[in-house]
Amino acid sequence: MAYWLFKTEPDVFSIDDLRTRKNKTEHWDGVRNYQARNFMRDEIKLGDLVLIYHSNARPPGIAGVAEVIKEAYPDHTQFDKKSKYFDPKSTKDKPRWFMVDIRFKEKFKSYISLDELKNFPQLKEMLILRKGNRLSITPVDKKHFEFIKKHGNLSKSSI
DNA sequence: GCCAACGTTGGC
DNA sequence: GCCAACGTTGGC
Repeated sequence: MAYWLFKTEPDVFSIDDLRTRKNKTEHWDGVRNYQARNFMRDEIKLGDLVLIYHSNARPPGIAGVAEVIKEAYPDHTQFDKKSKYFDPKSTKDKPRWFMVDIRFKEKFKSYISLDELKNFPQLKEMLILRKGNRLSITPVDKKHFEFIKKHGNLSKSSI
């Protein structure tokens, strides 16, 4: 089993949106970056766990955990002319973009802001903390995932 | 809103 | 295949 971090803008789609979706499930469409696409298509497996990161938020940070419940399949929005994710160069025979489905697992009792993440020496190797990292999907080390999950489930008053 | 740090596109 | 121009991301 592997661990990942997915970025999302909470104004567009937040962890609460995921939690309140039917079956607490959503397909992760709209990824239009080849490196992120390759992670989804080739490496993200059923049962993998995903940190949900709120970007362009105040403050940005990690909000909780989701689980992969369906492996890569073609992202339908690439064929939809009305979608902002429409890709005229993609064909149904050879789809260019893929998505996975995830299900809400938990929302952290204490949201972990980017500032806090930066202050943990244990996390300094995390890809998300590297300068200029814009990848919307990144692999996460097991030790980092477990540290974050543990921290996220401390109650606010104990921090 | 600014802008650094990317990633992509397209002319050559 | 190079690289300038352009577009996007995302923290601040």
